[in-house]
Amino acid sequence: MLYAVFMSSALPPFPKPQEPLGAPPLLEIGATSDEPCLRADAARNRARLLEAAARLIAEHGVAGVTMEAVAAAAQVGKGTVFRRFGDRTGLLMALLDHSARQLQADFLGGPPPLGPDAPPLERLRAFGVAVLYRSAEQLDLQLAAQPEPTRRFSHPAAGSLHTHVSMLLRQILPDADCELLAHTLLASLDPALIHHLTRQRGMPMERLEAAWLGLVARVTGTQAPQ
Amino acid sequence: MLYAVFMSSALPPFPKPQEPLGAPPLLEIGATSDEPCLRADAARNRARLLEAAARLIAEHGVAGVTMEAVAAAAQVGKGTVFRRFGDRTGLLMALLDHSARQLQADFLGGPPPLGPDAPPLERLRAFGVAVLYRSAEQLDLQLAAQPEPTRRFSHPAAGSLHTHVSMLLRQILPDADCELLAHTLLASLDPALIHHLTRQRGMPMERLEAAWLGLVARVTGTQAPQ
DNA sequence: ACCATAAGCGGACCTCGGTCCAGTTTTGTT
DNA sequence: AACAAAACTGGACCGAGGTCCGCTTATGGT
Repeated sequence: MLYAVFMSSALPPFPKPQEPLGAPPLLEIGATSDEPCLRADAARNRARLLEAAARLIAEHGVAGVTMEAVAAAAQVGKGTVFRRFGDRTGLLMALLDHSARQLQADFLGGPPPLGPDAPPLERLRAFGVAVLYRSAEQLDLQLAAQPEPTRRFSHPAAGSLHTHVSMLLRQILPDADCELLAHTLLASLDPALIHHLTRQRGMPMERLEAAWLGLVARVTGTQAPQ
Repeated sequence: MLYAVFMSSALPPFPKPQEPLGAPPLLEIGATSDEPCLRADAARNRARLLEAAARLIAEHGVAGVTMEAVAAAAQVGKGTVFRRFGDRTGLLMALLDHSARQLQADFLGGPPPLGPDAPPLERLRAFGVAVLYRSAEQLDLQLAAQPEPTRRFSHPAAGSLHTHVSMLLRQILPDADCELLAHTLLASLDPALIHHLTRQRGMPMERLEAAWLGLVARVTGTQAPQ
């Protein structure tokens, strides 16, 4: 099946007249309208590129997603791919955008225990579990979409998760350094770590889940559920 | 000044007859002898390569460390660099090897509070602070030496840190999932995170240090010092 | 309809990491 | 001293990401 073939997080026009890496999109969830309103042909090409990339993944795995190959499959010049997505990880991230928005919608406005109608502690627990399983599903893509270390935390999607955890923590632990604590918690949900633990060390997801609940309990000074 | 210009963590001969990524070196600290005992010319070239790489870093920053450039500066063929170090991150890691061994020696056999003569909780606190500042010093190199996500946790040096934290935790919390808890703690010392927090968000190191102590306190259910 | 202009396009080109293998050097054995 | 096997070397070669810039095309005002 295809991934996210619609618009989102548009790149600045090539002569990069914009801020280096601001956080334009992904904050209002219902934003079905493309931010800077791409030209018709550009939007069409964007969709074709994402579709082509998804097809390539399905056929040859993430490793088969070569910028050249994607361009060719979408019958588009290589330059166009880079103009639209910036670089390879940008393209891969765009592929993940759909599920990222879904998750965000769930924890910003969805039903409990993820959404705002549950108590913070419960939301935090549910959040971790959700992220865990979502990452596990798309592990290969998540791994490949990971940018170089200097940008790991700069991406809007990462920022969104951090903001959310940070906020939940602040409600539970008003006196802690929640911003940094949030980084710590999120780090234990890192796709790279999940990959290492499950695929290289053979741990079952249940253990990771239990560890998350245990971690939340320790950090918040509460009892682990059950 | 130069980094580690002596031998360590030798690579398997090119037709890779060995295990994919075992943990041969870095476990006995005093191992001044090269593991598989390189041929004389190979050892000499290895030293020249490390020296050349260090010089390039000093002159042009980590970005200037191109495999070709290193080879040229050491007056050696490019193939030789790859044979010796496997890939770019292998070379960069080798550059960090000296300080890695130093740190390991400190917490395995050095004086308190890092060494085995201090109580575990104190060792854990000191460990984090030491890693924090060591990473901060060599941030650029640490960042550049970070391998792709699928190998971040496979490297022996990372394994060594994890084993140590794991062990300390087991002494403090015999009933917890210390292995995973150790990953969580280590993740908050990740060079990439330090980079983000200090250079992109402008946080002072003192705050990171305090956050580490606070985190250890929460996780172990103890009182933060002072 | 027409036009000016900004936006988009494409593919030649560059760099760099990584591979390969024919030829050379070291080492230890007889 | 001679020799054979093993280890090492170097640079040609390849593929992929990323850049550049002259040309094309959509768009909105008149």
